[in-house]
Parts: sequence; C-alpha cells; structure tokens
Amino acid sequence: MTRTKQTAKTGIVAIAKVAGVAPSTVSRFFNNGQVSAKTRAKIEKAVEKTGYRPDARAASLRRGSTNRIGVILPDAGNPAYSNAMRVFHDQLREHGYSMVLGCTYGSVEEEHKLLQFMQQDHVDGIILYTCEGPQDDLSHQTLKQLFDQKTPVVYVGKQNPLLPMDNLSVDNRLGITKAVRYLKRIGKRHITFLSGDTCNWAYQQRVDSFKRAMKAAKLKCPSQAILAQGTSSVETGGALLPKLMEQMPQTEAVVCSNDLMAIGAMYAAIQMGLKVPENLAVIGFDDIQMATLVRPQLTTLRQPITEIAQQTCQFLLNRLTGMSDEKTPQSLLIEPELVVRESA
Amino acid sequence: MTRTKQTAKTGIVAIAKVAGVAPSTVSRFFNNGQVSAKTRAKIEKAVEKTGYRPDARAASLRRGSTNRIGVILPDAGNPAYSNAMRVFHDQLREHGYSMVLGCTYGSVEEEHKLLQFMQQDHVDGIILYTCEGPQDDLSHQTLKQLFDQKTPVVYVGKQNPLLPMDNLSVDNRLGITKAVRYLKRIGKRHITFLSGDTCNWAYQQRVDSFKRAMKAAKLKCPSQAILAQGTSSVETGGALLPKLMEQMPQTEAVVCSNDLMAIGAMYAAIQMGLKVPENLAVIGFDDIQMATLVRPQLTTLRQPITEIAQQTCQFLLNRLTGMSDEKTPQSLLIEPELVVRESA
DNA sequence: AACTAAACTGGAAACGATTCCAGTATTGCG
DNA sequence: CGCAATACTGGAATCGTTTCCAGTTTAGTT
Repeated sequence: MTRTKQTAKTGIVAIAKVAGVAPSTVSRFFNNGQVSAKTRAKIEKAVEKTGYRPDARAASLRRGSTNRIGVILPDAGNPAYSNAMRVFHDQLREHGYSMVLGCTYGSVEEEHKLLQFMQQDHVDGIILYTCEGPQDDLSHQTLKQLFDQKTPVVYVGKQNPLLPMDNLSVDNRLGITKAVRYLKRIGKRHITFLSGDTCNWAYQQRVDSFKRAMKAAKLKCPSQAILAQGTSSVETGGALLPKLMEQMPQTEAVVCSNDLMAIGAMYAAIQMGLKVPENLAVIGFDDIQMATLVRPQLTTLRQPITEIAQQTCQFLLNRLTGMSDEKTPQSLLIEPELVVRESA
Repeated sequence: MTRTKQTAKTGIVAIAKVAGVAPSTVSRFFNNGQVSAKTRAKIEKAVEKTGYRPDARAASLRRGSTNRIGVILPDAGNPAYSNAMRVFHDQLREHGYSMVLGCTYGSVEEEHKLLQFMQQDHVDGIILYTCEGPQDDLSHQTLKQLFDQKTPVVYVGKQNPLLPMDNLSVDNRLGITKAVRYLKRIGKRHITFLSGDTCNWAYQQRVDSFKRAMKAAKLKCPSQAILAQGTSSVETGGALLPKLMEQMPQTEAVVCSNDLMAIGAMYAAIQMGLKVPENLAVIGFDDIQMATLVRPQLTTLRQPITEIAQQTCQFLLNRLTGMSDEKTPQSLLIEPELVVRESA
C-alpha cells in the first residue's frame, strides 16, 4: 500500500488550500506583499475560519532573522539590573523584538553557556553584562563566532580586548577613588570595603580600585580591611558587616561594592548600636531607588542606570538597522558621580 | 545552464560531509543517540575543526518543541515580580528551558499581543500573570488555541472561568478585609485606599474588596476615599497621597494596593509633617523586601512571593513532563497574611 | 560456526514558512 | 485600440534539522 501524498493538515499550505490560492500568496498576504483585494478577502476569510497563525520558527529558519534579542545579566533580582532590563524590554518590543533573558550570577561558565545557547537559538542580537575578567577567555570562541556571523553583541561592563565590539562601561576606578577621597576629606581614616564574590569582574575591579585608592590617599589598607564573598545582596551585606567590625574594630567608614550590600551593612551596623554616619559612614555603588528610601538615606556612587540601558539599546538598534558604521565599534565610558546623602 | 546541485556550505549536511558520515548520524551524535566510538571520534574532529553548532530553530521546527518558556508579567521593574521572575529563570534553566519575557504594564491589549506572539513563536509553555478581569475576553481565543494545541499555560492572579487551566492566586478579598479589620480594631475609623490604575484586575479586585470590607465593618467609605490611577509605583504613591489628604483630610489610615505605593505614600505623609503611624497608619500589599528596609517598617499583607513562584513553576513543569493529570487543572489559592510592623 | 538480537548507519521524507522566477491579468497612456 | 509597464499569482527550491525505515555490522549464545 503506497502512501498517497497526505493533504496538509496544518500550516500555510493547508490554509492556502482552503482559501483556494497558492502558499506563496498567503505568505505575501502576511508580509505586506502585493495581493489584490479579492484574494486578500479570500485569505482573510480562510484565516478567520481556521484561526491560522504563521509559525514564526519556520519563517525565521527560512528568512534568517528571529526577531529575538538575548539579554544576559548577572542577576535579575537586583534592581540595578531589573530596571535596565525593563528599559530593554520596552525599547526592544517597540521595535518588534522579543527578549530572552539569562542570568549568570557572576559565573563565567554560565555566561558562556548562555551565550552558546543564544547563538544556537540564532537571536538577532545580544546585550551582555559580562562578568568575565580580562584574563578569562572562556567565551571568546563563541563571541568570535557571533562576530563572524555578524550577530551584534553589545558588551556592558568593559571593553572586549580581543574583539572590536560595541561597549559601555562605568569607570569603577574613578568611582571608588571619589568615595575614598571624600571619606578622607571628611576625616575618616580607617576605611574598609565590603564586596560580593569577585568572580564578577566589575566587583573585582572595585576591590582592586579600592586598594589603589587607599594607597594613593596614603591610608592603611591591610588585607582584613576587605571582605569579599557571597552574593552582593542585602543579606550578605548584613552578614558581613559584623565580621568586618570584629576583625577591624577601628573602622570608621565602609564602602560597598553595591547599594544592596551597603544597605544591608548599614542596617546591621545600626543593629549593633552604631550611629550612621557618626560612628560609621557607609557608601554604596549604583544609586538604585532604594538608596533614597532607606533611613538614613544612602550616600552612593551613582551610575545612571536608565540612561546606560537606553544607550546600550541604542547601540544595538543601530547595528540591527545597519545605521552604524560597520567597522568602528561604538563605545562609551560613564563616570560615576558621588551623591552625598545621609549615610556618609 | 542548469544549476548543478550546490554542495552545502553550512549546516549538518556540510559537517556530515567533512566527517564522512550521513547527516542522520551527526544528528544522533548531538542527541545522545547510539553512535559508535569510531564515528563519534570522526564527528568530534569535524566539529572541532569547523566550530559547528546545530541550529536550534531547525531542530525545533522538525522536533516540535522549542525548549522556550514564555513569562508574562505586569512589570519586571516591580520587585514583587522581578523576584518571581528570578525563580522562574533559575528553575526553568535547571530543566533546560530558556525564558522569554514580556511585560504588560496592566494592558490587556499588550497581554493579548504577547500571548499571540508567544503562540506563534511556539514556546513550550507559558506563565501568565494575567491582568484581565472576568469581563474581558480579548485573550480567550488565543488561550483556547494554546489549550487545544496542548501548550500548557499556568494562570497567575485568578482562575480562568472559561478554560480548565492550572492556576494560582492570592485571596485579595481576604487580604484587604484583614487590613480593614485590623485598622478598625486599633481604633482607626477614617480609612482610605490608594491604588494604581485598575485596568489590572488584581488591583481592581483590591479596590472592590476595600469597599466591601468597609461596608462590612460598618465604616463610611465615600467615593473620594479611594484614589486609583497611575502606575502602582513609589512615585505614584507619593504623588497621590497629598491629593488624598486634601480631599479626605480626616484620614487616619490608608491602605495601598501594593507595597511600592505604600512606601511612596508613607514618605509623602512624613514629608507633610504627619507622624506614621500615630497620625496616619499605612498598610501595603505584597511584602517585598523593601518593606523591611524603610523606616518606619511597613505593615503589609504578605504574599509569599518566592513560594508562589516556585509552585507556579512546579505546576508548569508537571505539565511539561506529563506528570500531572491531563484532565484536572492544578489550582491553589493563597491566603495573604497581615504582618504588623511599624507603619500601622 | 551458525543464528538471533542488538548496535549502528545511510537515505529520504518531513517540519512550515519565504523567495525567486516566470507567467498571466490589468492598467495606463498616447 | 494597441502596447508597454505594472500588478498579481502559482510552482518549486530552499532553510537545517529530525525521524522513520531498511539495510549492514557487530556482538552474544549455544
């Protein structure tokens, strides 16, 4: 019994049949191609009747583009990132893209896996808040492939030393330096530093910058003055501060690698009976909304999260629409600004 | 000049050629099928050499499943949702899924568009924090299609009256009632309500519940006692409170439709010189982390965000793995709990 | 050594769209 | 009215996989 050609039960050819036209015509119908009013009506009726919707996968396979953008962040639970994400979502959607999200939690392995995954998924572009340091190159191969196949990637957090990619980053060194200088100016001498795991390059950089800034300010910076572990969260900040005070009891000021930790640390200090900022000054990094909502309000290094996100998106969109020069990567270095509130 | 069959430049057949095997074998290689050590080695070498990675789109087209899950939320900027999202991301990823995100900002049109989009994109499942009320049915058609084609959707926020879908929701009525009762018990009589736009059904429900609860408590509830507009954010809360106090100067307590608004309102009140909770008690809804970080700490109706998210995910995963009964939808109603802190 | 079961492999037909190419209907214009 | 230009349409090839089917080795048993 030879199998007779099965009449298509689904898909564009099926609906083409019920409309009495060719599949190619239906395709044109859905892609604003030229199709006469009469045929248009026939197709509309058929669509109405069958509830047909084109399959985006098939289209994307043939057409090449997926209208999907990958966004890779350290942590979608951190307001600093979730707000950026919100900006991405809105702008991308406005331009017809959907967004697939990945969180690395500071793991370069995870970062690489996500990147690979997105490559295989053929996203049209990627926004990558990288946590790789300059020494790592786990992702390089994949990044290179992406680059070769002309999938735009915009790199947030640092420049890529090996590939000419669009990038934005904040000047962590400058930020931390501003904080240390300010604290010295208001008379603090014993300054310490709290950070999350330094597997994330941005945090690593902040730690390093702190050491340098202390040296430059001619202040002592023994190794116990720096605690770097855990998740860069309020909880971690709260857990670390007592430890820090124990091993460095003379501490007069603590700067933290982000606002979440700073807030945790600040409340832990208050809990211990310390007065902020009199006994202990606290400085954060990011300037998330919460910084203005805690009491005392948090003094912090502001990075304009929304603007950065918008700019990042713009870089990507420029590539996607071919608006920006093939050769030269777009680049931007943002200077964090010390905003003095009540905690320091 | 008839075109001779072009030798494939890309894809599985290309690499099959360089490895000297059939495409089907390469496919098996990548899908843990049986392939002998010898062939395996040949393919590995070829992969190494060419940097080949299978195209997920083509695979998904043929295979049927995309390993992609759609998540639709009102607002990824609200910690209540971004924390849930984080849970989704982690759990889904653990099971090999990636996550595509959409935000509705309370718009049922947007909700529907996203749903449609995800259907066309053939996600394997959807988590939907719906904002549609019982009267709306814009999305019904699409939901029905999804249902018919057996794409699992779990509905968060209410039960779907028309389709037997898995669902979780919090008992908004009960929550608001608890708040009103509590306020009455501690001697507040003039109670008002602040909410964001009621296009989002959850907020709408909270407003309604407030009216009923007031009536049940035999308290006056004129229409000016309720203000419902804007974005359910700290900013809106801050902007609305002065208005509210102007039109209802005798207000002794205000309950808000979420914590963000409550925090905004609380600080605005303090700004106006009111003492919280003495002059004005404030109660929020959600119990996000920020509630414990503001001063005074926020009294609020707690919904266990993380647990809900986990459960939601579990419902979906059950479907995806066929673990749960075809016929009967999984359902869960969560009782919010009043956690009394300092603001009321 | 013979025979059965299992492991392995290749070929070809899908999956569901887009797009080129060529052919036909329609319109515009002098 | 005739002719060129344009609008519209259908057919077939293609995108890069997976999967069924059948055929060929290899291994396992007595």
